[in-house]
Amino acid sequence: MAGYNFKRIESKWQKKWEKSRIYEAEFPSKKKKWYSLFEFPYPSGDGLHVGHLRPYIGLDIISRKRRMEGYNVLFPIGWDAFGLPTENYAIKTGIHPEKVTKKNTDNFRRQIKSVGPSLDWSREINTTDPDYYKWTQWIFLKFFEHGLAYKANMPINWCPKDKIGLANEESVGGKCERCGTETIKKDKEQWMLKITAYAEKLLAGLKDVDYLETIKTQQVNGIGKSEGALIPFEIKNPWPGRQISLAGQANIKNGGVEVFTTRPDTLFGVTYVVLAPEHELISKLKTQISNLWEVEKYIAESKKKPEQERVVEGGEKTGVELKGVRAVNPANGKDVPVYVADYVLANYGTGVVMAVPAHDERDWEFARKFKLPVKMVICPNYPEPTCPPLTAAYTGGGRLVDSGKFNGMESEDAKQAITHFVAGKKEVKYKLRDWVFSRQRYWGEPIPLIFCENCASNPKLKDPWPGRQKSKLSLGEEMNPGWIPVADLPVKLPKVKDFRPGENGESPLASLEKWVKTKCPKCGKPARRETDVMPNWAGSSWYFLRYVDPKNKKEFANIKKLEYWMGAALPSRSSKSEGGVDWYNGGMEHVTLHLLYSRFWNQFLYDIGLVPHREPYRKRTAHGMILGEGGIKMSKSKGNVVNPDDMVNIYGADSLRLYEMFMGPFDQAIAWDSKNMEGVSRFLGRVWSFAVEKEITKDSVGGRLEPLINRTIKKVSEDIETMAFNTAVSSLMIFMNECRNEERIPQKVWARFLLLLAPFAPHIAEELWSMLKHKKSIHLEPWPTYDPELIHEETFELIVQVNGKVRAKVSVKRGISEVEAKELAMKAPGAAEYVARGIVKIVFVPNKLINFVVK
RNA sequence: GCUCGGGUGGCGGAAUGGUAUACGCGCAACACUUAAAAUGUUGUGAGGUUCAUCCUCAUGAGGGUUCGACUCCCUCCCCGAGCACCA
Repeated sequence: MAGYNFKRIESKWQKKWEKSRIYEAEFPSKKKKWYSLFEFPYPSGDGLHVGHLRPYIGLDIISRKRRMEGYNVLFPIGWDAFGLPTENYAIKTGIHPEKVTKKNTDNFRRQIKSVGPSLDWSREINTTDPDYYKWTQWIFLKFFEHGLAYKANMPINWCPKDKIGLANEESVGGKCERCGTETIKKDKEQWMLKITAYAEKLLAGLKDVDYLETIKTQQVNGIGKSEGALIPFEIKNPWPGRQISLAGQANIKNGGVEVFTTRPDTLFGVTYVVLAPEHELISKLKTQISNLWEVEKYIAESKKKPEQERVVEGGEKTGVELKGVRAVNPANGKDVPVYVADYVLANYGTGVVMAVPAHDERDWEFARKFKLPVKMVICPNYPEPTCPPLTAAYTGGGRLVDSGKFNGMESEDAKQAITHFVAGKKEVKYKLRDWVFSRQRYWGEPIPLIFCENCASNPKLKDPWPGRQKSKLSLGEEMNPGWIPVADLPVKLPKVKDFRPGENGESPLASLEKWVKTKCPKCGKPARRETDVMPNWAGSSWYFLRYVDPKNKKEFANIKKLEYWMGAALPSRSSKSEGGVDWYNGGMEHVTLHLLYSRFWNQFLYDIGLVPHREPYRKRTAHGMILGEGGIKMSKSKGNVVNPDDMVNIYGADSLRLYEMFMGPFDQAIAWDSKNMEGVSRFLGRVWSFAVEKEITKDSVGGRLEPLINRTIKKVSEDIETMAFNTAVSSLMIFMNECRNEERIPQKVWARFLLLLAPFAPHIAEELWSMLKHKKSIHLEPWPTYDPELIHEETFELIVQVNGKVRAKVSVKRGISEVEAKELAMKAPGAAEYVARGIVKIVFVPNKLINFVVK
């Protein structure tokens, strides 16, 4: 019989599987469903490297096991193909992104197929396909209708040299990626999605899902909820005769500011107040600021600074006092100086901070630099009479001191009491900002809105188009006067000649006057199209929904199919809303944004009754990155990219799969080492030669190998569930090593080994399975089970310890009693002499060890 | 700075509080071969000791809990990832 010819075997079975379509998901089906998902790739021009494949192989193993366990498995793939690299390539070469995308996806598809994953290719999707992005646009309009999309003035990164707007990822460290010029912020009208409206729900939803703890933490941090209070500070009028006119907040009588704080208990410790440079109060107080020129100079400088520099680590705090302006502490009526400093952020809280240097690190630092007083009001070790002098800010809790009638109160209680005392109010703030949904770019989904001057000035004038509620504006139209949804989706991306963004920071689409000029779908008067496109994140925010019904022309997905695959039901049918993708794996780098965005879309669609499940993913795990040899990131420029094509050529797909799983823990970053491919390759070679050289008997009992195969089944089954693929592979190797001594093996044992091997090395397992004269694919056979009674040998090595140190080993029967074990162990050479010293205590662990504690 | 991981042979890494170093790479010796490759067999933490044996020391450092600690607790050092002036 010939040697292990992986090339022949692999191409043979890949063709057969494709033809027999054994990996395609069924619908309808009476079986239990299973939906496993990996993050669909961005098809870059560089092709796949071995790192991309790790999560695919891992989930393929899980999916294959589920299929063998009798589930109806949905394991789909698609392409997240809109994006900047393709667009930039188009700008450079003039080749249309569509062509580039086609070429790249073809290459990716070929590469992925070459490792034989059990993907359902009949459900392949592509975010750049108009049949797909029609629904991305459609969902966007749903957001619009429900008042969750709005236009706002938001800064974009602008390169003054290239005269183009840059995406955040192109403005590296505040510099233009192409020419290195420092970018500046330029205000532009942009579409926003109101994700902040879902902050609380996104937080609450985490309770029902099974994400890795670190992933949950990142979600929580990304949302950044903090509970605190708004406290009013009045601005003292230095010239009592003169009237100061200030647009006051609700609960400030004479004008002033509200501060947001999470520590109202420290209010008596406030020694100054700080405004963000952008704060509007500064211009309103102009006439009172005696050092106005200095203040304005500071503001101008800090505006020039790119955000990165403003937030340098350990950077010296800067600021300027507003001379002539004082703020009044509502707790004690005392007035404190007011500063402007850029360590206060304009877009968080109210843009004003009450500074408590004694109990806040940033304020401490600032106060030290500007020699401002530090007043301690929280004492950590009360009732000790004296509090230790502060050498740093104390940010913990304790009891209040030097705080008037609140002295002695617990800081937690004081939060409420003091807020109430100064007529402040409780307030919750989030770090999460609304999502800037516009890109002034080409290669993205056009935003399907039209601006109509006529409708803007006469909002209720005309009837809407057929099929919509008559005489009532949607929330989106109310909020964004004149913006009218396109009636016929998709809005196809028009062809352009020049893919460069426009001179004034507009999308290349803005240059297509013919396309831009259109008729209002509502009143029929001349109108203009929105020329911005959606960000990369749009298509990936809902792709997991499309997989259940990828070819549907009428809906983004059929509700029956959604209910089946997500394992949940619409509220009208059942109260079961927990469901979603059963297992979603992806990179750690997407754990904040992509996860947040897609959870937001799904929750919104759930709220408006379009999907049955509240949360998109039941379980989320993350794989570790594969680094180049030497432990550095694989990149073209470093020349350390390992191409899977080469590995498949030299060692075969099964070896590559096995090595990627064997190299180390799945969730940890690990350096590639092609040398180590030898090990798994030899293992498969041994499996092959064993199968062809040794006798496979028809015995109906497992014989000597029965305990080992049972242990192996247990280990492999459990390890797959925890993604401990490396130890699963090693236990397969251990089994094979043990077999080497055998001249014949019962088919009963061998078959179970092949079944365990099948998810890892599907081609060789299938070939060897067919050599056992099986007609059906091994991948449709039931997963083997083990008998807990059979996993142990009859005898074991009893470890004999003296004072916790191993002194002897004795081979004894399983289930030996303590008394018997003691007898044998005491006589064991190596232990006897110690035991003679006199036993103080004996510790006996059944079927494992006996420990003599001696003098 | 904060949060979460991690630190074990020459290397990748294993170990429900119970034989540390599984499995693999590499290396060495041997077998097969005219020879090499491939393959197979055996050995392989360090130091000492003996013909076999045995002893001591080793899981980033230092303490602690325990009959027994890579594992649990405290202090500190280093590496990686994420967040980063969010009041």
